[in-house]
Amino acid sequence: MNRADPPAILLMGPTATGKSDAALALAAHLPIEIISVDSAMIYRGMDIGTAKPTPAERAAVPHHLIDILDPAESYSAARFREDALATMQAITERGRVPLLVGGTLLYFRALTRGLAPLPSADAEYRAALEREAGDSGWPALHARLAEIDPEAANRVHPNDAQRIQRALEVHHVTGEPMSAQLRQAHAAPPYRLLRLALLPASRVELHERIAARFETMIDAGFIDEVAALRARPDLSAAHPSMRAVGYRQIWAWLDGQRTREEAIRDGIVATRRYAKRQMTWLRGEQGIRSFDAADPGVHDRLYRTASGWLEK
RNA sequence: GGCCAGGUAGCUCAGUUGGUAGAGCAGGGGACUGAAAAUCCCCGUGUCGGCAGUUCGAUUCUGUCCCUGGCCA
Repeated sequence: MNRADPPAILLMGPTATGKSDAALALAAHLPIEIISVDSAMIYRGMDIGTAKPTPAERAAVPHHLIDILDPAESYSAARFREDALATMQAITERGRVPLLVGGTLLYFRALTRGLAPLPSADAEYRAALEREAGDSGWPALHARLAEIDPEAANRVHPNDAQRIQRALEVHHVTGEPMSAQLRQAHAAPPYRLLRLALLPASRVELHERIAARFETMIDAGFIDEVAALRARPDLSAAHPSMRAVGYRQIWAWLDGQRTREEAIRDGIVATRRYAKRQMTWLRGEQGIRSFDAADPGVHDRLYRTASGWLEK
């Protein structure tokens, strides 16, 4: 990034801190278009459980990267990066400023730090590994990884099926160890970035907001939304979309594995843990300007920070 | 009021033949490169209800008081 690069604003934060509202407030006073940075809002038909902006809100301000996939499909951080960069360029060409808002911190990182040129997923090979793991267990595959890529094996725990699978996959497709390829140059995006974060006043307050919001979703028809998705013959609980927080727990209740009460409690617990992981990511981010989500004047503070920065 | 059963971690409980205690859940911390709202790793001191007695030593035994639940009045 250099002085001549166009501006873009990032707004990060854990779930239930009011990021979407803050983004709309900023867009009301600045020439902004919103890009969603959210691995669940990309799916059509997943509206209530993802707290997706309403049609009215989306009509008032352009929102991008929402409803771009069917829940039977899967997405990736790499596709997000491509989609986001293309969208940012289009917004910039319109003379407007991209505002990237969301809670999928891996996507933010993929965008701001770039990704190594690794191959995309190979469904067939993954299925083969899955079958093999069923017979001999993931630690056995981890042992094989240790032979072809000791560095990756060292970083990945023998129980971490997903990462063992990916490291083996990258080696299978490219013939090279993944850890060597990860050292290749990453490209930062050609934008000057303002990094904003909305953080909860306290963990207790965050937990209260999460519980209240989940109950509100239930009242708004979240269960019917999941039931409709579950009724589709081409969707299963194993699809990435259906493993999203809330959807997974309600699906388990509809399957009869949990009571309604347990499913709601599980959903709230899963949301809290999700928020905790988001907080861990955020602590590691550099150059962030943080704002207290519970501050009544937070929208105004965000606006002053953003407008001042844009004038520079 | 009487009898019985309980009062141990935020919750549900186990346990200590007397040497101050541990599971599950919840919670906390961390990792993170094409599934990421995913996946995985690590973390358990708490007046063992209060007070007193016995004892070298009591969360454990005894007494008493308080609280909760049940049954009987």
